[in-house]
Amino acid sequence: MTLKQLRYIVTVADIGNITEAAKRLYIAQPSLTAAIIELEKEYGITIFNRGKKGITITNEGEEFLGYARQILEQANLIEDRYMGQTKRKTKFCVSSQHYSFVVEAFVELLKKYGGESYEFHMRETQTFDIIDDVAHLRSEVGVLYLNKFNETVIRKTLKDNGLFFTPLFKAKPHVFIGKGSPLASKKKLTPEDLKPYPRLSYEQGSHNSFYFSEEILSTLDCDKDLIVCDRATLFNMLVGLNGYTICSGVISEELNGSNIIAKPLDIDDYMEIGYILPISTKPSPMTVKYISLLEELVK
Amino acid sequence: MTLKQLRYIVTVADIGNITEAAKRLYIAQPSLTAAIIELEKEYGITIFNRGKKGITITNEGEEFLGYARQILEQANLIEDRYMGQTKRKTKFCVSSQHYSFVVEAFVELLKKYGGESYEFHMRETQTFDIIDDVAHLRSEVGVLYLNKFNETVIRKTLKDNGLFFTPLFKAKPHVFIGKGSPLASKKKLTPEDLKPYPRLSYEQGSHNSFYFSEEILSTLDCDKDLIVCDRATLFNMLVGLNGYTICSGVISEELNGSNIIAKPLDIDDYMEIGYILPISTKPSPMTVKYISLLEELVK
DNA sequence: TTAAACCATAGAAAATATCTATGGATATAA
DNA sequence: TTATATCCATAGATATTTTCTATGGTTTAA
Repeated sequence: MTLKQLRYIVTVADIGNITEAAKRLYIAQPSLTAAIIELEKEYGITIFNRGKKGITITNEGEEFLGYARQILEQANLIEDRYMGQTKRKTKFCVSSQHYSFVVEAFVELLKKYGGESYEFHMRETQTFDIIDDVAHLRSEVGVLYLNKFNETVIRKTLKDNGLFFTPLFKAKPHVFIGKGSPLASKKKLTPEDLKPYPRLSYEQGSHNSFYFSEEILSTLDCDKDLIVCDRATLFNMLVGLNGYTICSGVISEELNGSNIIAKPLDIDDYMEIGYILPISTKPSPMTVKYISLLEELVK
Repeated sequence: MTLKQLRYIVTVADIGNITEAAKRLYIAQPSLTAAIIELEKEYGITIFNRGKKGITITNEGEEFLGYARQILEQANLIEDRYMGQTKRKTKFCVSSQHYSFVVEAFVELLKKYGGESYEFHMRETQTFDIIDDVAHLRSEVGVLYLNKFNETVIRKTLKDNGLFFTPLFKAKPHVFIGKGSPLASKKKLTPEDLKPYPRLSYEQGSHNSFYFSEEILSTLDCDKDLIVCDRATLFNMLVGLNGYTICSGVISEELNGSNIIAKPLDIDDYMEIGYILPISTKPSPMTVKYISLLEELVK
């Protein structure tokens, strides 16, 4: 195992294609192929499945890449310390459910500490992918919620993946609706009130368990179900179709505009929103800064 | 920078001699010399001073070695994970002031988790070296005390070295004396009582500031001063010369024998004993186990 | 069916690591 | 003082590793 090999496989994993990665690394494709095969042979594992349309990462490979990223991060500290101002980009990634305060903190972080050269990722994605991203160090930190329904399952998943959850705040469930919705005049909403309207929720891909849902009460029956991936799309539908979605009620007028309003939902449940980190890695300085921005914002 | 180079310099630093390290690494001495020079050139630093009697580590070198050890530790995780039962030895090091409970915990750790192949170091050493060892990752954890006299200085030193202190317990100062000492009959002892007897303290090498003393009240005047390095030696002198030493009063009959007794010292001071860890590194699993053993023992 | 994309293999060339031999400097012992 | 041993650096030869170019097989897309 050499640092070079580790850099190679991480680049290949990021790009998803050996030929392209070789170009990025300024070496010939067969050299890269050979280096990867050598590494795989050394540890008797298969890191990549070679498909005919690029590569895919095996499960073993994901695990190995986790180790690799960690080593490289340490090695980069030396470069940073001794190489003066190299143009190695600051890299920082967050995976999160769709919360505007997470994006807000991300924007703040970028403004304050982005500097001249960076590569920041804001991954608003599916619950399982959040866990997966953080577990494999593709993201430094993840944000998701627990409630009494999903808590056991999520906590077990986190534990299995070597992660831990730190609560940020507890929220009573709210309903997001468009300003012009017939429900907008009510002070509180009950599940009954919502019955006639389309329910919006976020796509959860293949991990389609109710436990991974971004919305509480996902088990409740509902006639009109709309599944989306994008927060803006969701908001458009809230407004255009008089739809609703159930969430934490944390809403920023700045980011969401004034067309969306939150109403308390009259039900005995809670959402505990917090962040997840790997147990075995110290959070980077950037991560620490991001978390303190999150904490500030939710106050 | 390659992992090989890092392994090389760490070995050289440990052994203190390029020729000998080359043997240990199964390479020729000029190869090792060249590898080191190459690395030094790459980052424009001098890691080792070549004396005519082996090498010494420069200040730059110490810092660099800190990074190197950290990277290698991460890299070893891969070996551990994928190489099955290699015979890489479990390595674990503690640096501490002279407390028997620290040794006890160390022994327990070894019994429980030592396994078949290990390299454990128990470094009972001078206060400054404890800080230095942990700061440069030569030791995983250090144990020392704070009191109101040394607290400011020690805390600043810790901070400068990227370390943090976690308290284990607070102890009232005690005097250790031999069972046969004329003072043995008293219930409590005052500084006046001690005046006629030889005071024993631990050598602190070149960092001879009072602040780094292992004993509180080190600034008090005393006619008969005995300075030693070894706990057994110290105990021998307590018994043989009717000497005394001031410490935390935590004493294990099992380890120290019944010839030594502790008497409370009548004075308004305290000792807060705790452990130090680097801020920027996650403690290893072995370190976590050791700390929980310490915590159990001091209960 | 053709072209393009992608990864693997083979053999040559280049770069790197290691070796043996040797020298200079200094401590150690006779 | 002188001989000897220790220790690190240098030089040139050799071995190993990495990378390159060229090419082939397979699949997807047009």
